Amino acid sequence: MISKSEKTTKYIVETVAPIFNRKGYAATSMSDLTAATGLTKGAIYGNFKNKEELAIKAFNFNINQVLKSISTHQNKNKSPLQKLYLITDFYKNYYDFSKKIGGCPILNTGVNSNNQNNKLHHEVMLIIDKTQSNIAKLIDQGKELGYINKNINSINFARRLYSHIQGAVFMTYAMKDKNYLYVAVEEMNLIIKNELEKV
Amino acid sequence: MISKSEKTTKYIVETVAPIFNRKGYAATSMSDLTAATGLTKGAIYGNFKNKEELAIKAFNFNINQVLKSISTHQNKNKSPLQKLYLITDFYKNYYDFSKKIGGCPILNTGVNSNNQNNKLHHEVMLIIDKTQSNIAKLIDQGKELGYINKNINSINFARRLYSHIQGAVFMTYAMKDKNYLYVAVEEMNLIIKNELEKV
DNA sequence: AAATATTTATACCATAAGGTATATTTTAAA
DNA sequence: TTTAAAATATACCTTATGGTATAAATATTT
Repeated sequence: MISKSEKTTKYIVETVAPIFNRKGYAATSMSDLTAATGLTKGAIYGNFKNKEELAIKAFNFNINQVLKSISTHQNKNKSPLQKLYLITDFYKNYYDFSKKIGGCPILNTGVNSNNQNNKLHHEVMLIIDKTQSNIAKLIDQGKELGYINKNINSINFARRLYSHIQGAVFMTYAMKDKNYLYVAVEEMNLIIKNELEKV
Repeated sequence: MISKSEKTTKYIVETVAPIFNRKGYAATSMSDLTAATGLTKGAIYGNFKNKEELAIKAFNFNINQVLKSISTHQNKNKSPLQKLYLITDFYKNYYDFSKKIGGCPILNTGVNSNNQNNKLHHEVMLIIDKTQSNIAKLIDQGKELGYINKNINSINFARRLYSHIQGAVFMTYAMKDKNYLYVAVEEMNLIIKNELEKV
């Protein structure tokens, strides 16, 4: 059975996640968190060791929101190649999607935690690594099934794709203009078609 | 003649600029600034209205460091097309260059100030706009001189190029891996060659 | 329902935050 | 070199910070 504190812990993380994401670790105060949750510091410190532990849990919650959503989107097709297109397709709506969780957690935490909070920054690196590996695996599967050119370097391509997307995410937020994402997605689709797909 | 306070103002801005860049506006405290400058709060508040005014001056100082450096690099060639290649070439060393000033001010301030500090974020948007316009102007000049395909949409191409570069800058910092920049530069060079250059 | 264990609220630390009034020092003008 | 002006340091203000000891309240077990 689920205990009271487990529910509270979950509630705190979910409530607090978009705040940490929007403001960043250092700029988020305990009073931001008590105000948002309606709980007191006693309740929060009863469930988390300190602000940092909560921030890391909040980051991972945000990341899971994104990864789950991508995963669901990808389930629309079984072909590895089509799953790649579904990744770029996912990012067409990424601005509206990520705004609901306080922005892109990879971009925000990646920048904010750099040289500021090593633990958080370490989490960011792990997630980027994992995401790129997953893309590379899709490419590998596509190769084996004969859809994708075997000459392509899977992990290098994954890095290029991810870098390209994150650039568009940044520009979209910085300029409040979704067109950066739209254009990048079309560009990536063309690159997948021209460089990856077997003729 | 240059007054004492003008020198001090300049000294404060230059000393403080990399700190604001590295830590972000909210996470930078007045005591960070007094410690770095060796001056007291009295001295700082005698030269700047408040922390925000100083942060904006510091941001603009950082930006000018970048723009001046790009401009110098571009002076190596007079041809608009070659100047474009010199932009991408500049970004090959951008990690080492920008680390000296506390990171990429556009990336850092663009993310940190988003929904946090409207004045700073406004500055970021102005600089991005200006930079993209300058790239577009180079393309326009290249068209008129007959080096660049007239079918290309200058401003759209400039936006793609800038977005691509900023993505690589983010990834390079997030993963502490300059290869993202190297790969992006090569990719942009190919795109310039294939899409822009007249055959 | 009573006793125990767990969770949350209250009240409090010490320290640091941004900012300011004023005294002191330094610079520039007379 | 004296005097007026400008710049800097000191001391202080209020408010907020992350965190904690303990009391109160709530769940859980018996």
